[in-house]
Amino acid sequence: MQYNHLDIEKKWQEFWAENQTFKASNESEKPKYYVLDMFPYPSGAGLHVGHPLGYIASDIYARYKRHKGFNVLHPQGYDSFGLPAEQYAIQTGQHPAKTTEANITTYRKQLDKIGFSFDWSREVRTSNPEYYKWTQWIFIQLFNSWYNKDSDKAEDISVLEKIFKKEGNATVNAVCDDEIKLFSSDEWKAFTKVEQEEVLLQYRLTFLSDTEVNWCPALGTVLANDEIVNGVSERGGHPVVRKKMTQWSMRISAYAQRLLDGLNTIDWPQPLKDSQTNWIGRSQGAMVSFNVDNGSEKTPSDVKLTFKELEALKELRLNLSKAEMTLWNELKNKKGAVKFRKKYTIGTFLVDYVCLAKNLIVEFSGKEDEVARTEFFNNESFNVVRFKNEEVIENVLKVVAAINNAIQFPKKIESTSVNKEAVKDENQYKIDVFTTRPDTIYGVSFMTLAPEHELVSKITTDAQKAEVKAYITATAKRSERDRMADVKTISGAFTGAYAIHPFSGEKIQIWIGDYVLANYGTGAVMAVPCGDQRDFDFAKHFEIPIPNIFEGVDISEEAHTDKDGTKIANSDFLSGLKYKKALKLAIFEMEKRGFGYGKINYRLRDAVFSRQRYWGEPFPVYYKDGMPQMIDAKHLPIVLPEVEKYLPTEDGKPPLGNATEWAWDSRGKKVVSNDKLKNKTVYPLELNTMPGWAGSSYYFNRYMDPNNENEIASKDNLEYWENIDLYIGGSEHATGHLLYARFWQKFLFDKGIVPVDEFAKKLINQGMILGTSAFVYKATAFIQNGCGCSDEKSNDDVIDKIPTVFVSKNLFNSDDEFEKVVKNYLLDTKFLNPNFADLVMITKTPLHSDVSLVNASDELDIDGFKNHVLNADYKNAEFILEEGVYKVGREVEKMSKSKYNDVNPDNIVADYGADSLRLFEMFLGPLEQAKPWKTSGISGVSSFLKKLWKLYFNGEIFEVSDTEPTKDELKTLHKTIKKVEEDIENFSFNTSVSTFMIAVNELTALKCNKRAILEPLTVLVSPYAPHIAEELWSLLGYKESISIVNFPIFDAKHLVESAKNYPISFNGKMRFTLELPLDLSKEEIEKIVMENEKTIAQLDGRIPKKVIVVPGKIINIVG
RNA sequence: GCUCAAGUGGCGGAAUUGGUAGACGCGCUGGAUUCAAAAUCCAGUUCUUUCGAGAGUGUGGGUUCGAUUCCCACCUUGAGUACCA
Repeated sequence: MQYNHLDIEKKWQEFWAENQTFKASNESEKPKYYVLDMFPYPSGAGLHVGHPLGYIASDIYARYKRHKGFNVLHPQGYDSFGLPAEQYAIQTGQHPAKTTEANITTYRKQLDKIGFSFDWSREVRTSNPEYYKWTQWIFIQLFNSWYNKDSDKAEDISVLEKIFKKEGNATVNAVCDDEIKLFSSDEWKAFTKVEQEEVLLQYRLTFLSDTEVNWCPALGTVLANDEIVNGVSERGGHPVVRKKMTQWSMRISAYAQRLLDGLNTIDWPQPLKDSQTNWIGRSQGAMVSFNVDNGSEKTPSDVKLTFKELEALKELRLNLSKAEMTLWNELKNKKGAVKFRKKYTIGTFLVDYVCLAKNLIVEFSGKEDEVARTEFFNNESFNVVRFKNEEVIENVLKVVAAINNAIQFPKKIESTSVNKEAVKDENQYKIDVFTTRPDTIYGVSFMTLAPEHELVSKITTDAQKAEVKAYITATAKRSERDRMADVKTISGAFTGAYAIHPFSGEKIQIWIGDYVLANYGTGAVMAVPCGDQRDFDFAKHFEIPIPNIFEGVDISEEAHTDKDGTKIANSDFLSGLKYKKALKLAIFEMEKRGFGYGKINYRLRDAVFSRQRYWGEPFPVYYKDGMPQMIDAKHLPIVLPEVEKYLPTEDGKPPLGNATEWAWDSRGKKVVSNDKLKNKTVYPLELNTMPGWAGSSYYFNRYMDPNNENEIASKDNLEYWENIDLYIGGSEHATGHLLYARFWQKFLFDKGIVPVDEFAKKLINQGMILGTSAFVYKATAFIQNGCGCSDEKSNDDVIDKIPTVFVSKNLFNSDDEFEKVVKNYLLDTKFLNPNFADLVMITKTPLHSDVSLVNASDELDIDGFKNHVLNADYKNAEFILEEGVYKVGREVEKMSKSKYNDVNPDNIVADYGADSLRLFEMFLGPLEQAKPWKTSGISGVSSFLKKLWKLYFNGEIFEVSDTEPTKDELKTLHKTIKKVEEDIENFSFNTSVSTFMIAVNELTALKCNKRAILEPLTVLVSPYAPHIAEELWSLLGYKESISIVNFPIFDAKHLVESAKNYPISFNGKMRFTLELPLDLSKEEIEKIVMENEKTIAQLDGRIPKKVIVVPGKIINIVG
């Protein structure tokens, strides 16, 4: 019987659908295994053969795990909100829901044809209200949470409110907006409701903020960076401006460190982890304050300790008394502005604890020089509180409360001498900088501010005003893109102002320059030209001094950026130290003297969560007195309203501004018509929608219980399925989806909603499938200029007679040869009159040909080409052939419609079958690698399936024998079991396809049709080629699906050999082989080999220096 | 620039606790079958060669009895990322 893929595949796809073969149960005795593909967006273009690659791999793994006795969850769904559907809606007026639905239908049909073992009963779509109800719900949870740095997790906002009520915000250690005002509990209570909400919004994990966006007035939308080309919109070429817009943001920065740490616990590809690490961008350094020179004399503080004294201090810090320890345990967790340090020197005094930011010293009483201490500390503007040992031991909490109080309500210090700080007047400005190299602080010779820095206008001297202003205007004109792209041009302006070097007290120039970015760090840098190339270039350009602070390093040509192995010089107390020690000591000194502190900075910025689009999740938010209010979760989902047009409104509001039914009735608890907005209890709803990543940041959890109406998923299901065991998808999601999803997972974990804080244990990036484009070479004829011909018309005639000509690829190696070939052809065929031959010039134009017109030998189907819809112009073209055929050129490019190298899986499935497609996609090469597609290669796997089929048949009759298998047959089988199992575990699917081919070739040669061999073989093949396996399985007499039959068990005894075909090498080069029994000793082997005539011939009389015998492996004769 | 990955026949690729380089497939060559073609089957297919053999895994070194595999330097390609202080 012939193997008929069409009938077989249809039959089993229907069988699986009817029997719900792959429906996963939430309860099972079996261990669980969760395999997931990254959420597909159902685009209108449908699938090309590159798309299913990852799905096939994950499907093989899922099917394998079922054979291995796991309860497998392998769902699929659609990330169905998105821009393309909205774009299409704007162009055609069709509702995006409709086109999305149609796209999904096509998509599903295509997927079904490939025979995936998806549990479709769990399908989710992000654009379904039943689904986005939970997206909205998570948003509300984020709104109702803040990040407590002390407990290092998200907590409910009510906890924060309680703290505010009790003690104000001074002691709160939270991730929040910059520059939060301090308030006491009384002040909090005195705030109006709106004021309180404003404050809380600064702490919430999702919050409103003014964000700079690329606004395109003509399109009425915000554009992503890559939608802008040369300062204008990619579509339409309209101007784009930077504009501040109030938008929802997510405080992902709160999770920066945990997102970084979590990477160590998951098995993801290193490049992906690297790019996340890079994106989070942790840098360790110091915040340093530079005072701007205001003319008053100021001497640098000269109190410092030697390195030796510091080491001694370190020792002291480790040996605390019991009371000291008790109090330290309470104080050490305070971070940020209320961070305490223990055993610290202030002047020449050693204090027990100090909070530098709040100028508070905490000491144990009973020190001999208490009066002198107090006086000195007060002079240095420190408050001092003292406690007795017993107080701490008896009730440490009471002591801590007193300390908190002292922080919040500092006593006014009555100084006994002139307070240095008193000279501070309103002209005293400070410039804060973040640096990763505090060790190089003595190399600072100038400072650079971003042109947008707020201090620029305040400190610029009158003399420099004009220049600075001109520079700022010039930079403002340059787009951020321009500024980033142009690295070569060095530009800047001197402000005329000077800063005071905090250590040396020297005056240093303050410049502005657009190489400093306003929105990174503090928008200012301390420039160390000898240690940073950009600072170096800047200093060279503007002739600013470049002090060298590196021992024995030449910096005349370029900056010295290495840190390891270099000693610091010319740096006062840092001189002679290496990077690490200098860094620590510099930070230590800064903290002691109070103008700097060690800090960890992250590049990761909070994520903007608003989109001015229609086709996205609406926010469950309305506005009362301008403040956002969450709609109670029990009224969700808030369903996307209908609109007439999908464009922004005329006054620039997002598309939802077009909705007429888009107001919240706070009494009726429902969405009502905008007409009712006059009513006191009806409020406007949010007009923005959520971004694409909202719905895809938790869908993997929803699959665990997709139809639950009361919870995101039940606790039981979440605990049973836990997280994804294997996640497969493209590397383009490295920093978008995969970072945001990890953030949400950690948040949901903090809130106790999900049981684990990483959502995917193992992740694999499948490589792209590239297209193998086919090129035909068109000849274009034209008349040479300046030929001196009088009659132009006759020249036109000459050209008109010449048809379009295509030249086969191997007929030319150069453009000159090409021209010659074409001319000769035209002369031979009389298309060209020899008299005009010299007038005509020929040029070559390579054109993409549809790859479906080319066969495996690169030969073009000429008739097919002429009649192809795209080639109407070439109906009468001539083809210059080589050996009777037209050969095309080949090149590997990205697969796309525009290059005519895209291949639709539907055609492959129709011609060769889904099993062939699956095998071939795996056979192409390693899963993770990019590889070109060439349809011709599929005949190899296709004939493999035919050969496999034939093993079970004798002519037209299905015939399987029950006789005992031979040794060789068992050896083939078990070799195959071993290799296939190893390959699947290692995700090396390409090699197992080869293994199957070898097995079938061997069994065919052995004429094996034994049930004992073929049955296990069927199971082995089943994950890869499930349709043919099911068919053969049923022919073997089984009624149940093959999908949960146990995987064959490997037995090593069938692979034991008694002899080995030894390779005999001379100086490492294999010259011949020799079959020898495996039970020989080294000496016996050596003897036999040395006596062999081939060995003697090889040696040609030489005496070997050494003979290496590795039994069972190799023999190497040296000499 | 930086980070990462990868360089093996005409092509996709295989082989690494260091032990026969080129498995398997495509393509190609020859043969069988056929009126012919498709399909199928058989044999061959890294290069050079004086047919003895020799060379060979991006290039140049090194370690080793032995290197595609380990180390160093360089070249090329691809991916990501960037005035990140």
